[in-house]
Formats: sequence, structure tokens, C-alpha cells
Amino acid sequence: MKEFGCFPDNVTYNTILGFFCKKGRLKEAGNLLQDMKEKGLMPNRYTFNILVSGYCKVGWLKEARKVIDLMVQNDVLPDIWTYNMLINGLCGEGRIEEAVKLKDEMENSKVLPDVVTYNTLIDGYFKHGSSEEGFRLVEEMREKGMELNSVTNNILVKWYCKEGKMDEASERVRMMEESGFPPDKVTYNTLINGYCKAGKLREAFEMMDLMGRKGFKMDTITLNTILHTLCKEKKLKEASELLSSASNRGYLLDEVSYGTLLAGYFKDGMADKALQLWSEMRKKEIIPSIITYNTIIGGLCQLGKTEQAISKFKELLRNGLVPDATTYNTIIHVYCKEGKVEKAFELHNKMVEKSLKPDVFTCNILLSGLCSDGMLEKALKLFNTWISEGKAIDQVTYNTMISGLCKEGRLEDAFHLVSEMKERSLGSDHYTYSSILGALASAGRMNEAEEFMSKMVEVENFREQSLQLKEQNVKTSEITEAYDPDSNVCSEQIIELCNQGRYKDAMRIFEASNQKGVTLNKSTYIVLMEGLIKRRKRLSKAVQ
DNA sequence: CTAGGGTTAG
Repeated sequence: MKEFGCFPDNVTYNTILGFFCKKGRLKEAGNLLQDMKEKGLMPNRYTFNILVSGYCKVGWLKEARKVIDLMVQNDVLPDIWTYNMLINGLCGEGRIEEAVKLKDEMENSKVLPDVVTYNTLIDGYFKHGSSEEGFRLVEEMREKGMELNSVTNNILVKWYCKEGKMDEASERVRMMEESGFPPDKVTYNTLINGYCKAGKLREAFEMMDLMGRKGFKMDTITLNTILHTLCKEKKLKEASELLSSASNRGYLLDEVSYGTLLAGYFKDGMADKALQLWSEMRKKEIIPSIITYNTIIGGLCQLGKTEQAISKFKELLRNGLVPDATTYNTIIHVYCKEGKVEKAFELHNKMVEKSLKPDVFTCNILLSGLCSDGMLEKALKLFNTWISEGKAIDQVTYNTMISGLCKEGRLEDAFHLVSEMKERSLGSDHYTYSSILGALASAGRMNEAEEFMSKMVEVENFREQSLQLKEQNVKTSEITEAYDPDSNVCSEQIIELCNQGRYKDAMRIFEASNQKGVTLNKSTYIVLMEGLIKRRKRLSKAVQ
């Protein structure tokens, strides 16, 4: 009896443990493990592996390694699952080199890498920008006589989609049809998402049709893809209708479905709808993941409801969820916005304490916080430390520093960063332009402003950018941007003056708005810059 | 108990 009672208990525990780990609810997982030990049940290979997977999922790799040590102590050797999960964890952190090293280590031990190992690494390389290495591993698989399975192919399809190479993606799918691994549900969902992201909605719907004809029923992920696309197109009403009709027609909705619409509402300034949806979701007992919590916290922060945001943060901790980098970044951001830079840094330290690595976002937020709080020197120091430590920085990092320097009138330093940016092949954009332009205008150096513009335009693909922004502007202008009246009035005036060819006057308004610290619409900068270029051409013609 | 599709932040 005892023996019989014991065995199913262990399995039961493992199953529930797996459920909690999958959902990122580590606190509950920990409690359960404790409970298990108290009942005198020994963790087995499954138990250990479940824990490794749980820790890897939330990025606690050190803890995952500790579990592995514990395994060895208990005479349970790590198996192919353990290795693959750890490799996946490393890839998720962008630590591909270490992951590959682990694969080599496996080869030396008796656990040989399998197709899962390769797929994990290939996807890791694709996700972190080294597609050549990814393809090299595909070659290595072939050399070893390993067959590419549908997961491998789906990884490739996804990569082509991400690169916007939809023709090559379809070609890959055609190859799959001839192989032993025909396209599956994931393949179709990947393609549908690819077409949606590329703005080719007609093709996306054709693909949904094809998916159905191939006998695959639309699932939650297909629905969520469409929901996301509708939200992106600002068709919130349609999205909301889809959500309720899908639910009525028996489709399963999950926390991602709700999270998607929630984010859509917040982005579109419909905060009350968002909050309403949140309580609707809670009523349906759909448990939000860390990402959904991030959405609501971000939304509340945007509304200036910091207290409520913090209370949601505490709530997620109580629910046993593990905050991720985004969670910390969001709260660090709101502290910076409120001028509580010290509190922001405290949280940054907490982040490090929890072995979460501050990323580009964290850096950018802190830099902008320091700059707008009049601590430019500190910002510069942080910026330089970040660079000397070889950490990743991006366009936004440079733009933040350039803007900070420009606001203090340190134009020469700003110019220096603009060229440094180019050296790192990070392109300038309208943020860069507007900072420099604004500083030059404030200093009354109009001629240089124009000169700077035409110089930039020669190098960057400015025209394309401006076309893109104009397109975006058509969409956003359909919805009233009511949140900043100052910004709208100034923007309209500037655009109107530019249309009349009165660029000098436009610059004057620009200068004034700049001094007041008013942020203009993206498109205003573009219109103004184009105007300045036209004027410059006109002047140079006149001289000739 | 591991790999591939959908959600978040500057």
C-alpha cells in the first residue's frame, strides 16, 4: 500500500510543480517542493529537471546551476534534458558563446547533442543577430546526418519573416511540403504573423484560409496575432468585438489575448477601457503573467498613477511571479519621470541583486533621468562606464546623451557624439536631428542648422524615413492627440508656416517651443527639416 | 521535464 501510495504522489507533485514552473510562479513551486520534502518524498530526475527549467525560464541561471550541483550530489547525473534546458536559458540571456561551449562539453561527455540542442542554438543565434552562425549550425547538423525537423524549419521560416523576406519564407514552406516534415500549425501561424507585421493583411488572410483548408483549425495564437494586428492599426473596436465573439464561438482566450487588447487600449489612451478589461480578465480567473503585469504597470505609470502601479508590483510579488527586466525598467522609468532619481538607482541595484542584468533600456532610462534632473555630468560618467564595460548601447542611448548635451548648450560635445554614433554604424534619426537643430536654433545659429541638416540628409536615408513618418502621421492624425495641447498647437503652426514657405518663421516657433520644453510631433521635425532643405536649395539657386 | 508560432518596457 505504502509503495503504491508513494509513487503516484511523486508524479502528482512533479506535474503540479511543472505547471507552476511553466507559469513562472516560482513561489508556489518552492512551497510545493517544501511540502514534498516534508512528506518524505525524494525528488527524482524529473523533479530536478522541472526546477532547472523553471529557473531557466525566469533567467535565474545561477539557481539552475545550483539545482544541477544538487543533482550530482544526489547521484542523479544531468541528462540531455538538463543540458538542453540550460542551453536554452543561456540563449535566452544572449549568452550564446557559453551555450555553444556547453554543447562542446556535452560532446566530450556521454550526453550527445540532439536535434533539440541544435534547434535551440540555431534559434539563439538568429535571435541575437548572428544568422551566419545559425546557418553554420544548420550545415553542421546536415554533416552529422541529423535531419532538420519541423521545428528547425519553423525557426528558419520565422527568421525569414523577421527579415521581411517573405518570398524566401514561402520557399522554405514549399520545401517543407516535399520533406518528411510538412508545414504544421506553427508554420502557418508564423507566416500569418510575418504577413501581418509586413502590413500585408490580404496575404495574412489568404494564409489563414490555406491553414483551414490544410485541416488546421485556427487557435488561440492565430487569434492573438490578429488581435495584435488590429490593435496596432488602432482598430480597438474591432479587436474588442473579435475578443468577445471568439469567446462566444468557443475559442479559448488566454491571458495573452487579454494582455494584447489591454496594451492596445493603453496605447490609444483608453485607460478606463483597459482597467475595465483587467477586472473582466480577473473575474474570468485568467491569471496574468509577468508580461501582462508589465502592461498594466506601464499603463498605470503613464497615467501618473504611480501608487497604483507600485501596488500592482507588490501584487505580482505576492502572487509568486518573478519580476523581469521590463518590470524593473518600467518602475525605474516612472521614478525618473517623477524626478526621484535616487529611488530609481535603488531599484537598479535591486535589479542587480536579483541577478537581473540591467540592459540597454535600463541604461537609457537612467541616462535620461539624470539628464532631465540636471545631472549631466553624472550621466556622462555613467555613459562612459557603460561603454568602457563594452555593454550594448543603441541609437536611443546616443540620442539621450546628445539631447542632454544640447539642452546645456554643449553643442561641440554633441557633434562629437553624432560622429561617434556614425562610427558605430548607428543611424541618426529625427530625435538626433531635432536635438541638434533645437540647440542651433536656440543659439541663433540658423545657417549652421541648415548646413547640418543638408549634411545629414546626404548620409542618411532621410527621405525614406520621412515618408514612413508621414504615413504614420496620417494614421495617428485620424485620432486626436489630445494629451498635449501645446504640442499640437506648435506643431500645426510650424507645419502651416512650412507649407507657406515661411521657413524662417517656422524656425522661430520651433525655437520658442524648444525653449518651453514642448515636445513636438515626430512629423513636425520632418516637415521642418524638409522645409529647411528646400529653402537651402532655393537660396543656392538664387546665388547661382 | 527540453527546442519553433502570439503579448510588455525607452
